Amino acid sequence: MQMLREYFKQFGDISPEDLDFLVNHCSEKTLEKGEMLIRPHQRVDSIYFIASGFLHYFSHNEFGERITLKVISPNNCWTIMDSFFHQKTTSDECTALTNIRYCELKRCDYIGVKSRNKDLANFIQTVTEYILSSKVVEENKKSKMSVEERYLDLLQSNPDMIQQVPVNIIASYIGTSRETLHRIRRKLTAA
Amino acid sequence: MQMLREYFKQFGDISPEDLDFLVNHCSEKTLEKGEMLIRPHQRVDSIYFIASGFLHYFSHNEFGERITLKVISPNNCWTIMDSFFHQKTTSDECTALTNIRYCELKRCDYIGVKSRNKDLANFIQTVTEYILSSKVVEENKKSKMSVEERYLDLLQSNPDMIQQVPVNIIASYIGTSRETLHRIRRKLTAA
DNA sequence: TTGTTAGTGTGTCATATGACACAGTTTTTG
DNA sequence: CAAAAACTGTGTCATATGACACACTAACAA
Repeated sequence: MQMLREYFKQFGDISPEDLDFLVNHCSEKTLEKGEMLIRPHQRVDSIYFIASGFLHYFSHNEFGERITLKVISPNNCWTIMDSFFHQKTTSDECTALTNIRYCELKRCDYIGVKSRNKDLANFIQTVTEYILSSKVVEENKKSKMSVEERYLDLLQSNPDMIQQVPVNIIASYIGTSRETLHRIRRKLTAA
Repeated sequence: MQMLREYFKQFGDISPEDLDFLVNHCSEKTLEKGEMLIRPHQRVDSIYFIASGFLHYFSHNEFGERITLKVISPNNCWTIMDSFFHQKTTSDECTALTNIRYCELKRCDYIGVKSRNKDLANFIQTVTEYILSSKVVEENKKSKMSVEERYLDLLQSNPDMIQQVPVNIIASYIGTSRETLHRIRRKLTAA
């Protein structure tokens, strides 16, 4: 829970009372490797903060193949926003690639927090703006890089993920096949 | 300006007074084809709403090649968020691919609007959430589609863009080369 | 412990793609 | 109007990639 406090503090000033109010509406939970956090056709009613472990967020294309949409790393907030904000069901899924510790904030509490007072409403707005902006920064960065550069970047910025997540999922995450990623690795160890 | 009103109304209820207040802080402007909206190393101090025309948002990679980050279509709000929210300079650029009509909301007015009253603050929060969620939906949709599917999708959802924007920019927008896009087109006309 | 499943390393091969090159057309500009 | 610049269509070619196949190892459940 301390981790969640630190996470929120990075977004700017917030009074201790407001921070307590916010954090007290989050509940700590765990997930075993292989368990599903979100199953197909459910409505997503919470925001999740990952304290440790890795999640696999994926969907399926026209012909039923798994498409990796994201690998979610620790110290991040995440949810399927379209489902959460607009109370729609999602056809996507999310499972635990490792054992997970996480915090959950339910929608009703999210709304409660926003309407508690002006400061807290502003704070949530700031967090939302921050997440929006980093999403775009991330996307733009990716589009400037080749597959190999993306791998090197990941290796440097998130070595834990490389070690704990299966190669085929890493591969699809950086936008290539298992085999091509293997070629890249071979080339790198050769050098 | 009517267009901007309609745009805002889609996000939910807003009182006529609040909508007036919001829209009155936006100013109408134009841009000639080829003009720059955002030059490298400037700070972006406004949010833009495109009423007509197409913008080219791009950056450069390690070796100076233009990388298309986005083609911005009419009836959308857009800005370089990282620069706007965090008052940083950007190294990216944005130019007019056609003549443009747009509305501008300066940062000080954005802040003014947010702090005018609770309803308006909530409204802006809703718009932000909406934009965030559609950004992710868009990205996920893209990652499920092949280059050819992306082209077909664009052809269907935004035929104006195909007609008014140069092929090489369309190509980089959907993530391929001018030549490959040409092959796709040839194949489609053959069929 | 043993059988089953998930994950990894690696080779072959057909092919889709990017790079280059150049001609023809349209648009811009002086 | 003439020259330059930007854009488009298209062919050739080397190569990076995905698909498939198979052996080997690790993880796991009965």
